[in-house]
Amino acid sequence: MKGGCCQHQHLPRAIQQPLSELTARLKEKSRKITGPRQAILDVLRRHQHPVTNKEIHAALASEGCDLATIYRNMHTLAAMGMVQRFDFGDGIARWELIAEGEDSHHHHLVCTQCSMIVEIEDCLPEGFEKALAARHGFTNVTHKLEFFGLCNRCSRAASTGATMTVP
Amino acid sequence: MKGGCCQHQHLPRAIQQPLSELTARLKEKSRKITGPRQAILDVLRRHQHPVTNKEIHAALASEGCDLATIYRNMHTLAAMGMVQRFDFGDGIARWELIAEGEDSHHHHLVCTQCSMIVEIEDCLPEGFEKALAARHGFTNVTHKLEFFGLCNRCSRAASTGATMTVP
DNA sequence: CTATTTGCAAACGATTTGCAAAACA
DNA sequence: TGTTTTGCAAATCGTTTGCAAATAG
Repeated sequence: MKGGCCQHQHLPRAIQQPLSELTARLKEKSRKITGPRQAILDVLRRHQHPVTNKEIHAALASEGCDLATIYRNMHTLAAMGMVQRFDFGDGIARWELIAEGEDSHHHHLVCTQCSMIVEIEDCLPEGFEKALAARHGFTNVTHKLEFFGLCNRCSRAASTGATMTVP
Repeated sequence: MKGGCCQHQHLPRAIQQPLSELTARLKEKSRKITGPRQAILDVLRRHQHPVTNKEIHAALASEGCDLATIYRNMHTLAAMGMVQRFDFGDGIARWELIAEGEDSHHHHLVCTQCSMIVEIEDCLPEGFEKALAARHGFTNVTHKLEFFGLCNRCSRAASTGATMTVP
């Protein structure tokens, strides 16, 4: 269980890389530094939680670009290893910037009521995947792990029956 | 790590409940026993791995019913706690029958090449969720966990460069 | 100048929904 | 018979794609 020791609440995994460093990574892979590309990276840079393509699109006010351009760029960035995709089971892709070199592996705790997201450092015990791989003859085993529950505010609201929407 | 001790390869978590027992559960909740409903349950009963709506639809040969009917019934059955939904990150819902009363909690190991699926009994360490919930002030915490990798056959094919599709 | 990238519009695939007819209880 | 469920068709929603014009290097 990596990093499971400390008590960091809502650890702001804010990847505060300067935009210049991000565009430099594009150059390295001989990818063009375009307006939409920079704008997208800038939006990601300012979000410490996974964002959807639509959210990125909405966040691009003046620098606005086509939704298709965002979809295409997220693919490109993912292939370059600059962003990571997360799935919360609602069929909508969510993205987070990956810090250069850093071990970006982590998970989330999502409130099923208000969609509040907490970044989680804890993970499976050391060697878990290797043992699983060995036991079933698999190689290159990875995993997707996300937690769901009711956040403090929402569970309180639910118990007091405050703003319940129950029929 | 529950059940992580034994060496059951491909444990056939075949939920061999008689169809009559399944329809009985429908009755209990005062839901009508219709043709499509029985056919769907029968298909699920014979599959020990999660199946998609389309697969269920295809498996319904003569008893065939509309795809919309399957979607609606899966919702109903999920609400009744008779089936569980799994997401492998490809935006397609997959379903498995839940045995009456039994602790049906489990995960999967999916081959990213040939889509072969292995049911996994192993899970997070005891108390993991509770600790996480407590640490972040959440309640009712659950999780989604799926593993991905290359199965024996596919990883061997990959290393020998047999039927590679790499450009 | 040339390969890459973008905008636009149309295509796609999974899923949902409105509605009248059909079927269970 | 009255309510639930179904089939059919159309609508939605996230995502992908073809193509010609715009653009970075």
